[in-house]
Amino acid sequence: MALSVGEHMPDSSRADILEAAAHCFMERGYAATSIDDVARRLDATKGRIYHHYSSKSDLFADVFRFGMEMNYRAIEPLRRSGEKAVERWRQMALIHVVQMITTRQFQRVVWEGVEMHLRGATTPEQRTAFAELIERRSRYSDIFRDLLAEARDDGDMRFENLGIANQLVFITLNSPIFWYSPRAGETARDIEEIGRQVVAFALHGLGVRKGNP
Amino acid sequence: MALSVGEHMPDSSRADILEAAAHCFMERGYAATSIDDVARRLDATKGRIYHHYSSKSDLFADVFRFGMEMNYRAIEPLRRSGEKAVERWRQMALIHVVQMITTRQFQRVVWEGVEMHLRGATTPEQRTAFAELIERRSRYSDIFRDLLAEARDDGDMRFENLGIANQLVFITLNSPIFWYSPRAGETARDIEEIGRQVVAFALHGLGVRKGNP
DNA sequence: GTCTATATGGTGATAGAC
DNA sequence: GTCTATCACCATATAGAC
Repeated sequence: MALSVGEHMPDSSRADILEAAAHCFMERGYAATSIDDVARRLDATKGRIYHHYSSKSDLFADVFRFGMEMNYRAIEPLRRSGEKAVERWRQMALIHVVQMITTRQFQRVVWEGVEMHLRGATTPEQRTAFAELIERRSRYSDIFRDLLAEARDDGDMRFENLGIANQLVFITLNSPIFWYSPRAGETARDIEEIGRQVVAFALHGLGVRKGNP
Repeated sequence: MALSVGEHMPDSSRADILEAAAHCFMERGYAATSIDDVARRLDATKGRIYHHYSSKSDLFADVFRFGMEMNYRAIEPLRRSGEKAVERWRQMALIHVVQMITTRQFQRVVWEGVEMHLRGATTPEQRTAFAELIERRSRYSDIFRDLLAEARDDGDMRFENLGIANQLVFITLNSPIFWYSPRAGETARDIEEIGRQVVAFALHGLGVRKGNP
């Protein structure tokens, strides 16, 4: 998928690098991906990459950031839709799942970035550099968690521990980055249909009867 | 957790290496873990490891295998319990979740091994060496999937696509390897309580009303 | 069975031409 | 802005002492 260049987007010369890096990181993971791998995918040499990024870690962080910002932008219009919490959650969850599928390369990197942080598999410098990203990611997750709490207060959801419930549904919503694989001729409608099933499962898990209005 | 040595277990000298390797692979991932890291954790040098394993990849595969065999052994007693499919699934799922928590190091490696395979992040030699493990892992997942199908036929579960449903619940059941972190003084009862909540979420997702008999 | 070298190759990062 | 060297380092794997 090509990145369109617009507001809040990286300049076009960086966009190609981001796209190639995301793809490589998705395929091999951070540690196993070399800068030469990314350069090869660009039909270039690493001189090009090091002109724009000071280190492999810096490049990874920028892919991480870009992937996460796409998610924020995607759900933003829905945040104040005036509907009840359970319904806002449903709409945002669907958008989120579709994002996971359509921007898979980037979302894998977001996942790996969070994982590296949680496991402490980061150098002290990375820990500092990632701190802001992790914080922002955490606030993204909070948006969903707060809606769960509100929906439970409304009597529209039933679950025991809020933290565990949010972990479970968040993993569920993210899971297509692991098991989804694109098929030839697949349409946006097909992807939305997958998203609907994922969200339906999560909603039922949260004790919501009618998951598919 | 120390490995007890018994039937079908690796000899004790390998058991220490397996344990150390699992821990390192869990913390840093396969690519970022060096043989020296594992040796350091053993208060030894890599000579000791290379005496027992011919390569890093070979060591990883053995951790993978051991982790998976623990899972098979754990659910084995429940497979022919005579109960209805939905109930057998519930019991096996609970054991599985508890396994994910109590043998986290190994289960992370199983996960990463599967992931590496799916993403094609393997050398041709690894692909051959992993093939048998991946196949066995796949059959393990099939045990759960077949029970889902049976339970749906019994009218005890409701979901749309069997493949998607199984992916979603399997990810749910595995998810503690990512978000669980041990607390001081935590008992087996506490862990089972977490497992119960995870299984309850999954059962609700599968359209089962009364998830906690 | 485990240790201490050491050979060998790859990777992150830099310098300087163009 | 991108390329072609090139350096310094680290990691896998081996050889041979003990």
